[in-house]
Amino acid sequence: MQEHYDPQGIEERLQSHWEDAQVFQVTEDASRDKYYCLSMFPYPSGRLHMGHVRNYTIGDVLARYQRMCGKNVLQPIGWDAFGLPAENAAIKHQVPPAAWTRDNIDYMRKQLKRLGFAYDWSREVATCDPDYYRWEQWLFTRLLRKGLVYRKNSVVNWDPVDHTVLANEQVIDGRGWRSGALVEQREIPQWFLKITDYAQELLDNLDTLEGWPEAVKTMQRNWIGRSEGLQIEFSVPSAKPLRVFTTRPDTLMGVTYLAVAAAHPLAVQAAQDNPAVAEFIAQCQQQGTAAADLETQQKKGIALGINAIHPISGKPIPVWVANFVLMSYGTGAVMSVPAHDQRDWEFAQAYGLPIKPVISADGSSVPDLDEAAFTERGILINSGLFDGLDFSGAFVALQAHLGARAEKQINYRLRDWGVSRQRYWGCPIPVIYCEQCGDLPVPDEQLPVALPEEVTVSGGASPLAAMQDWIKVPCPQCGQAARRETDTFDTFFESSWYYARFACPDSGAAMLDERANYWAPVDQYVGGVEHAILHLLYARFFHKLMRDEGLLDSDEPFTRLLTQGMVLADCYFQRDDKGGQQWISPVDVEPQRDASGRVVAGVLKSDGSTVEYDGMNKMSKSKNNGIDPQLMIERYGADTVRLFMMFAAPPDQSLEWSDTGVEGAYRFLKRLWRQVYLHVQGAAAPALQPDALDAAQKTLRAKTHETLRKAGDDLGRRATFNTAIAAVMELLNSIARFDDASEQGRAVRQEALDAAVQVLAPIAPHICAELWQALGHAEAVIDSVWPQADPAALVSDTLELVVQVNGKLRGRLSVSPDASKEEILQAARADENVLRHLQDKTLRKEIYVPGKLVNLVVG
RNA sequence: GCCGGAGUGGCGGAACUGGUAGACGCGCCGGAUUCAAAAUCCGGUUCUGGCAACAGAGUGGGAGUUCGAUUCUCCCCUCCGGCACCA
Repeated sequence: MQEHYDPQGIEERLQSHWEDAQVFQVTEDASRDKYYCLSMFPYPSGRLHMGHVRNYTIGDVLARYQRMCGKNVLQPIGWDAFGLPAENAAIKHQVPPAAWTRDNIDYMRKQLKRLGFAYDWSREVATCDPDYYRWEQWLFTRLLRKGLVYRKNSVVNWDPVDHTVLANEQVIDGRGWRSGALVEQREIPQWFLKITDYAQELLDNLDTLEGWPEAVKTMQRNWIGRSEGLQIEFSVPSAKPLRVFTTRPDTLMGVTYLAVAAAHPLAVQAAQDNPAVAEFIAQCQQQGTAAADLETQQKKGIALGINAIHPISGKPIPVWVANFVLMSYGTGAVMSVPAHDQRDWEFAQAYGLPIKPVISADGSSVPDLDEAAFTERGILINSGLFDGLDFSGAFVALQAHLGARAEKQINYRLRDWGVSRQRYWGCPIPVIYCEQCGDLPVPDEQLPVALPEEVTVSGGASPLAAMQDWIKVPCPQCGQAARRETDTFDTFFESSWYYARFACPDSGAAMLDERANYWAPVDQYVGGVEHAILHLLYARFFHKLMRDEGLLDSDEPFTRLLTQGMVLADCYFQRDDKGGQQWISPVDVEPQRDASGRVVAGVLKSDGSTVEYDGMNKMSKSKNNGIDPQLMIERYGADTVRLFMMFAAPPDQSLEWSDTGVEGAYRFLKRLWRQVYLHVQGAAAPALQPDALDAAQKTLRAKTHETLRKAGDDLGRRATFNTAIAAVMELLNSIARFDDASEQGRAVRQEALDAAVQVLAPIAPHICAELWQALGHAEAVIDSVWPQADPAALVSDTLELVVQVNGKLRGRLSVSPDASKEEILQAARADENVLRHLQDKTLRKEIYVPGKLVNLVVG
């Protein structure tokens, strides 16, 4: 064994071995428990960033731990390869998106290998590969035939100069990001998936996801936004009846006006012979799209000059058109109850509309409506025969009374998923348009519809739209000239099912084969919380779609979900001439600390000039505070980087990058190396004889097993790697202080070092593989059996008890484990320091918590 | 505005089921080693008073429950995240 720790040499050697021997390649084995550990696959942007390193290290630790626990572990990786950045790079560097993407994949694959992740590389997939995306095309055509896909007009951002559709993030202050032209709203036909058909199941199944963070489930519940109410019909003389949706039918008798959206047919009809209404509607359409200042937008409206008839009182109710009513939710019309809805109240105040209270907190008192609406539930008043009913009583009674004019309804905020993107670098939507036969799915035998890769991207319209020989195809039904869809799928399409494809990436005959049911669902999914809603909801939706196609037999894709926190770093800047902030990379700055050690400013390493400090922020390009993982790996090795990232914070919290913290992690690995080195320099350790140990030996052995108990729980149940590492650090401190060259001393130390190395192996796999061998083991540490704590080793000869007086710590007691309660209390009362606090006081109560403490209550 | 999550030394964090607050690491201070430095090793490090033993205070603020509260309850403040005219 070498005397000094050489991370680069060790890591290179092990990584080649893992690759050559295919150590992490797995096959299905029904006789063993499987464990499918998945980290969200990366977009091949060019280089790994620290967020990736953190994400993939967390996944790798869990995968390696489970493997040592005896599970058949699958940990795959791939590339979320379609997307807009490739098109942008293509314009900038004059390379086809495909070439740019594949180059990035090649580079980033090397980086992942350099970090030593235990991936089964034989399952690697890239979503831009036709063998991958052909199956989502296939699924789409199946869904089209099933009626789960439809086409309708939808609004997009249109750049009139570049003649292209813009993504929301390409619209800056209402202008196209490249052309600077004012963006227009255009309606074009687009494809939609009926995710709303699954809204209820997607909501209900959240309750079964016990391994998901509550925060993510709440976000999804809010996003689905289920609400239950009545759809009530108001008749309108000389027009179609007006239907409104309300979650508060109990307030029906308080309705003083109705409001409809600008695009509502009734408003459009009224506009025809009312110029003021027509002008108001035109205004709404202009402002309606400038979603940015919705917040500050005032509530405006105008009376249509039409009355509806209240379904119970029969009284006329004026109908208004208002800018706050959404055409896309409910029926595009609402009943307004200003006494019990804050927004209706504000509108009524502004336009002098009547406010009629119909809900009382106690059934008799009238709510005070001078300052705000009374929005709580209560008892009905001023409601004729419904007086005295509560919310649910009124709900039922009204529904019965209204008969056919009211219908119980459940509404969702969730909209159907628009999957069309007017972009080149994506999966072609497999549809053919024929003038005779209509919109047709591409037949199975013609799949995949391959994306032409040799293209020039100019920044204007998609290159596909100009490729006539690609677009022109015979109609699969009548054979006449037809044309292909030139839109591509939203890239969330690819990422919604990749986890399942990893089970059988080479399946050529079907989207998934029987291997998928062996591996699915994913036991542990790890990724950024920024995907809490869209990606995770779409993947859950796809899982159900694939299940209903008979491809899977489970209901949910991800059993446990871990959302890792952000990676932060120090931010420094200097002021330029105009007073703007010039962000300076923390790599180029020497921090300046005040007397207490807090960073207050910095000095630029290159010229010694002062830089201002802006605290810790998420690593980002805009603040120039990203730390390149590559640099850190070259300086310290992958193990140190991995160890630091797992130690600095629990996985789900944000992590502050710290150069000195990384140094600390490196120092720890060197100390571990040194302790093993010193140990193996001596004679080989004999077999451990637990009954023949002296006190110090027993103490170290107890520490070893206490560490195993704690670390196993931390890695398995809790997924708190920081505390597992802290436990091993404590153990190493004990080993370093343990100076005993006797036979049993060496045996105890061997056991302690074995434990330290095994516990650390999932986190710092290279050094631990090397040390495990040095400690004399023939098998690889990854193939060793996870060590269990021996309860017998944890039993101590003496017990440390704490003595409190009135809850304050006053003394310590060392007692034998089989001492009686009376003996212990007596010893507690006799403690010198305790006696002083008992003086002149009456002992009122004695509390004894076995194994923990004694509390003497005096008064 | 609504819905989540969090506030603990100079800093990152620990304390998992109501039972020794501050594990572990960083930083800082002192010492050893060294011609010197780096590296390494040893010791100290919540605050206040005290040579010390020890005492008092202390987990964002205020109340409460309890023998005992970082942990449970109520009110308030601050920060982070999500949603935001959803009827």
